[in-house]
Amino acid sequence: MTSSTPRQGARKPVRSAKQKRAKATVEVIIEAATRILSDQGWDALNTNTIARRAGVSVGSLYEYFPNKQAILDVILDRHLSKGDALIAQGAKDVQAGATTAQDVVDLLVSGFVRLHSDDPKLHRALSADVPLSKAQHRRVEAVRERIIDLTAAALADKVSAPAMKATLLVDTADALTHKWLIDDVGTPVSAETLAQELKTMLGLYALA
Amino acid sequence: MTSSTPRQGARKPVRSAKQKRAKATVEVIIEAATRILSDQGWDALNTNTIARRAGVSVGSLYEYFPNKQAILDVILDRHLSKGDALIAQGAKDVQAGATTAQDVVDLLVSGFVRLHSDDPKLHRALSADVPLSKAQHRRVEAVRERIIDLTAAALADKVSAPAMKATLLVDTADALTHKWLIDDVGTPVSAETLAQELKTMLGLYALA
Amino acid sequence: MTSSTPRQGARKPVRSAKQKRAKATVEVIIEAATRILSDQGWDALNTNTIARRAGVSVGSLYEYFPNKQAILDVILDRHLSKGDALIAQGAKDVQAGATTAQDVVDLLVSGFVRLHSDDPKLHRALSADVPLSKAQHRRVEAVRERIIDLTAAALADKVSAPAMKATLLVDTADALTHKWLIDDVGTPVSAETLAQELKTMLGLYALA
Amino acid sequence: MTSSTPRQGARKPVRSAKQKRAKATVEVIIEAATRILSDQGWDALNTNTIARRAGVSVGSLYEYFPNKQAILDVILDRHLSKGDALIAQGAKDVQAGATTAQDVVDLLVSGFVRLHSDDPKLHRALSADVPLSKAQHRRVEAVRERIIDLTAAALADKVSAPAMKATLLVDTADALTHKWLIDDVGTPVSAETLAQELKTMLGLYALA
DNA sequence: GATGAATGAGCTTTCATTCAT
DNA sequence: CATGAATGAAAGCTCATTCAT
Repeated sequence: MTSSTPRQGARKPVRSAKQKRAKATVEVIIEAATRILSDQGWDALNTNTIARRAGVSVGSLYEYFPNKQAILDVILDRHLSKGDALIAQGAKDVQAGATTAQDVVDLLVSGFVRLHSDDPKLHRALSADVPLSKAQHRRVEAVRERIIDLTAAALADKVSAPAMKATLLVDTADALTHKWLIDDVGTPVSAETLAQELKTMLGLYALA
Repeated sequence: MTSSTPRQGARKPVRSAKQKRAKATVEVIIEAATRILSDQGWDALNTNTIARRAGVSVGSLYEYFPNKQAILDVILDRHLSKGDALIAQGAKDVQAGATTAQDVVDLLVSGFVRLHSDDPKLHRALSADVPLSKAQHRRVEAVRERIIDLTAAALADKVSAPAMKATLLVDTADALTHKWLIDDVGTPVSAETLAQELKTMLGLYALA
Repeated sequence: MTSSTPRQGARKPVRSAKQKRAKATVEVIIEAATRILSDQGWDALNTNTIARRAGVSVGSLYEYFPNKQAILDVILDRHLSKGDALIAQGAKDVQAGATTAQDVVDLLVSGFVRLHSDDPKLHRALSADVPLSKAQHRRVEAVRERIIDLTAAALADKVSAPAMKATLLVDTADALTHKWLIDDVGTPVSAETLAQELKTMLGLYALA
Repeated sequence: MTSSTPRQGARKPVRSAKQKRAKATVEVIIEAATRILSDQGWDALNTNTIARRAGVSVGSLYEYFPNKQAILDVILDRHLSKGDALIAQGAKDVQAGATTAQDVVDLLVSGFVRLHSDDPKLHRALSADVPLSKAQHRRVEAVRERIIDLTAAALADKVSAPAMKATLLVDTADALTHKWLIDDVGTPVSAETLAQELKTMLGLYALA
């Protein structure tokens, strides 16, 4: 009996195999969409192209996503959760070793540099090409606010008016690292030097 | 009817009359497109709608613009030249009365506040909705660089490393005023207060 | 002046020529849709087919109709207005020469026979194939009620309980003539004989 | 394990067990489709939805039905056999107690009222939404003719021209009860009153 | 047999652009 | 030149059906 009962044991694997296949399909669709987005931009992103590039049929795409927007939602979600991970890490780093306001600023800037260094082409497409929906804007905004709050908390016992300062610090760090690393603007010096300068500027302000 | 001198004598006035009419048509099209863009956004901007709102036919529209993109080019150009005008004015103001680096910073921030306060809905559409072409990005970039150069010049005899400082000052002033005035992010305090704070931050940095 | 001013005079014809062309296009689309509906049924009726059969592009179709349903609306409208015309004629005939309730019944049945004899294939498609919208059902219902009201009025001074009798008379006359002329049911005798019998039945009832 | 008689002895029970399961699956599919049809209408009826609601896979559905239409065939068949059952019962009732033509008429009308009162939502979907095939129309027609024949037989020794009268009586009873109970037309009085009036009208005619 | 992921033809609709008038 | 009717490629999405597991 024991050696010849493939049924009980086999049934679950079948289901999980199917689930694996389904998950793989979802994955391949998202990857295709992500690649198209970062390689060719928003205008080239349509359901037929995604399906073709993913090697599946449009029907399959709509099996897993209710509409085109939903694919973008997932891409954005993943993108933002990378940001979240960086925030969590940053918060830990701050707790572990930030003794001065300058330390907090340094970690903040470094965090944004790292964030914007990862997959910059996708980042550009997402922030310049794609027309985000209201809900998506809110999601992006929520992440921003979370970073500001954490920064304010980290500065609370170190500076005056931590909430306002956190707002400027975060918005500036985000905007400038984004500009230098994502937009391909011509900068007189290297991005690293600029980041250093940025730390200086924000450090001065934090302590003011 | 002076049938003897139809060419030389008649044509110029005719042409300029025609040119006047042509210019008026171009104008009316641009205005219609601009209004649609700022009222209803990029998605609502299509050539038929533009023509209808402008009170001309699509055929006429294509008489004056080779394609849809060309209309957008003009809108962007005008938008950017407003920036240019503000710059020119700012340069004058600086020459006239900026004795300290803080003065330059104050004028810079005030300039960007003014820039972003004018027709913010159009500004938002142009910077968030509309997918700019490479060439258009370059044009935006050129304006940025011009501002940076002028700022650097204004700071030249007042601070150290004026070029680098100008880059950070301009990018920060632009990014933050844009964020507060154009994107509707939730800010803890008023935009005016933030602008004041921004001047403080940038002033500190300029003098560092 | 009078003999050589083609402009003033010519401009209107141009516009009306265009309007004529537009109207012709609308007409050709409706005719194509109607023919498809009566020849091949609702399932074969799609916008591409309609456009092809009409000899126009889908784009033109959507120039004149906001969506597929709107085409059907027009077809139904025209169909119903034929019914309305028949009603108007019937009301006149009744006023002119119906002295007895049997006269009213005879005119009623004859009217429905005529109504259902005209373009029976379209009639069949419209009443069997096409899934009518709520609004369309209401329109059909409104025509029914108008006929009932007119019949009740015609019977008012001739029979007892004219409203109720009108309801039965109209619904019966409609249903049976429809069944015999539109649905291709096998009837033991000719439709004409059946109509005669129907008049007998309804006449008996009207006078009861 | 009786290895010597695997065929004859074992197979029959197995097959009938299988048949039982198969029948249950067919049943569950039909029920699901019927419920969807009467609850959400023809437009909501698609094979995937049916399978999901039935708790089986689409694959299984296609194991038991060659195509979507076949499911509808069964639903229609069952619907019609309810009509047949009512007819059989009616025929018995007529034999048992119909002594006059009016009795026959009364039973006929009551039968149609009962027929149309049972699951009117399904009835409506089947008669208004679903596009019946030619074959299905023929089946409906066959039932109609059977009722007419039975009615004619019941009237044979009571009235003149029983065949023709049966045609009008049946078609009228069907059409009017359908209209009042299935279509939601605005009627001046209750369906019961109308049914009574209908009996009066048909009784008059039957005896004419 | 049962499963349900995968398929893809086909549908409705949009809109930048053309061209006969 | 002006007009606006006409075009048709292309997009998003559905669903009856198939087939690998």
